[in-house]
Amino acid sequence: MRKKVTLKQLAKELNLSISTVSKSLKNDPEISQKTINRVHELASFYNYKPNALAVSLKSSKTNTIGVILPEILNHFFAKALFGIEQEASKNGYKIVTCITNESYQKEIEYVEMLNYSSVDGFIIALSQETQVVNQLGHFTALKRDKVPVVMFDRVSNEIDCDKVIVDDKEASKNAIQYLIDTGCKKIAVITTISDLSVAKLRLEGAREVTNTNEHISLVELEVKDSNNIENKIEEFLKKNELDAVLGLDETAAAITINMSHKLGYKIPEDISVIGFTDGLLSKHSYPKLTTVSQHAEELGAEAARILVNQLDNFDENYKTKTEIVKTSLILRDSTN
Amino acid sequence: MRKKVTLKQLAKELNLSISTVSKSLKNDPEISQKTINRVHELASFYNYKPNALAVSLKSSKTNTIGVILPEILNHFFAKALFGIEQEASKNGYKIVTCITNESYQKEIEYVEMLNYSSVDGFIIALSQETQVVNQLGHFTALKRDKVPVVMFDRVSNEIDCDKVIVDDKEASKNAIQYLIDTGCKKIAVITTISDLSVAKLRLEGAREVTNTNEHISLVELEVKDSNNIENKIEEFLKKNELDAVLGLDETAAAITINMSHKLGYKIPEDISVIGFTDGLLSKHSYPKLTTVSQHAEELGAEAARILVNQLDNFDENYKTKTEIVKTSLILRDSTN
DNA sequence: CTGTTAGCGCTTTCAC
DNA sequence: GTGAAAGCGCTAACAG
Repeated sequence: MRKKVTLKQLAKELNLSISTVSKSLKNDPEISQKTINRVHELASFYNYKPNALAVSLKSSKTNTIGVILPEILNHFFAKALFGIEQEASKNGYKIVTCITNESYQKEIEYVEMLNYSSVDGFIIALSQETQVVNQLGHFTALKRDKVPVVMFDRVSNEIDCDKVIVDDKEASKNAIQYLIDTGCKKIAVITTISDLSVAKLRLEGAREVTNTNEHISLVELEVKDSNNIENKIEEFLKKNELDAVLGLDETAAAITINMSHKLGYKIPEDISVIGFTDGLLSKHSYPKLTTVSQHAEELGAEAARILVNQLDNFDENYKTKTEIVKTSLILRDSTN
Repeated sequence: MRKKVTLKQLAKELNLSISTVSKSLKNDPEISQKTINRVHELASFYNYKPNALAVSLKSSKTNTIGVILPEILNHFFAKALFGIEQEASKNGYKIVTCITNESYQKEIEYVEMLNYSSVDGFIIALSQETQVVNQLGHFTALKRDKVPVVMFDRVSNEIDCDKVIVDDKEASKNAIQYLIDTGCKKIAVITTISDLSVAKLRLEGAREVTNTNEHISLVELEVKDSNNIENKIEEFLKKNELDAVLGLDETAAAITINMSHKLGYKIPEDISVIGFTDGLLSKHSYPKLTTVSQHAEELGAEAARILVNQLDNFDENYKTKTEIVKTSLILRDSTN
């Protein structure tokens, strides 16, 4: 790898000292205009750019944000990553992305590695395993080093940091209420991610609405064994004569639709389906599905915005906050 | 941000010189075992980790790969990114990801920025705009600096670097042949990405097969205006009495299916549909769609493997190569 | 106006 | 066995 031009070389070629060259490049007023011009000229001739590593070492600022995601094949996180990248790069930050694959151990490793790589801050969505074991010791070092952390979507109350979440409970309530309003009486919730905090909130929301209404009954299905989700859901649909299903995650919703088709139920005439998902499913399914949008992109962008703001305006006595991004029910016109 | 422990501090606390501590941590045989033990003990007490910036500055190696993607909301690239990240992290590399949003200008900026951030190498899929304007000057600096580059999927023949691609032409030929074999006579190809190299190859493949067979007719539709793709495709389907459609990209395939439903055509009884897409569509569509898998994950992983190999075994006289990952036609059982 | 010096944290050569 | 010193490329306080 050929070496890039350095201040040293420019200085030598111009018969100036390194510091004069450095100052000239910053248009320091104490340098003569003539020198400044000479320096700029040669610098742009060689297409000089300061070595980012050296600058970072000196300034302890890398302009890099560490992003730790549980998955990336899940469209929700892909969208969130997009939002993060857009907002970060707009503000002069680059992002280094690590994917834990829902593993607690990998999460620990990545947090440590990125911390020792001197990222300026973190944006994290906890892995499923981390949420299950509920061990959060790997964040204490960040706390101690005063490295800003913003958690989004998969957050923990036990960590004192900024958080960006959607109001999953409220969203779920709205979805169920919508089903009730359109005449559904026997409603099911189906989930394949019952371990996650978000799923719990969604379930709570559904129960809250149906508990207060004696004409409505709620049936619940939690599928954990990823091998025969399809069978489980098919049986469940056959056994219960449902008016509606709320899929708490994209997989649950997608399979519910496919199985309904298979069983000959027409959507939405025979059974209504609403899903927590972020666009793709509803965009490609037929008939188009009513969804609860998670606003993933906005969630990511907001997390980045908060982090960048902290990074650029460091405040010793900063008080953390939790930002709630509103969800919305997106109704699809099947005839579209 | 609190400072992390440095060699200097360890040295002071142990009454040793910095260099002795440094060597001890590396278990240098010229240091006494006793000292080595003392050093290790204190180091692990403080959870010392060498400052990655300083090490990189010294060694001109960052263990970081720059990844430049045109999109991330496209599932193909999300999968590729996943493959890249897996393979990179397995080999001790982290990745910094930039998304060009198909913009030529952004691509230039990101290539330069990452180069001056001293990434060890690049993995790139060209932006659509770059492929259209066909300007590749931003890669000459990398060439000159001898920074290894691996291109994947969206590549250019004018750049001498390693490339990982799928054999799009061959894949297209196979898909068309499959349609012919199953009895289709009037076949259409529909694309919304006709500017891309991959689309051109796919179109070529389709033409090659149909040109040599006089009983088969090929109809082509290129949609560029992203506003009314749906209408265009609907009209096209109505106007032509097709036996089959090959969607050259996910959007084309998805809309073809939806419009077929809308027009009352049954799939595959009335019309067969095959799509170039990577999983999601076929997974969630009903009936399940026959697809040409791009093996995105494998493509990304292979690109990373090649790059890491180059990085770890630097060879002045390395000769670049083009790796072709085989595509495959994935038939779906609609009754599944 | 320009240059010298010290230092960011580490590695490595060379003295002692 | 251990330590001093130079240097990676840059910035900034301080001299001149």
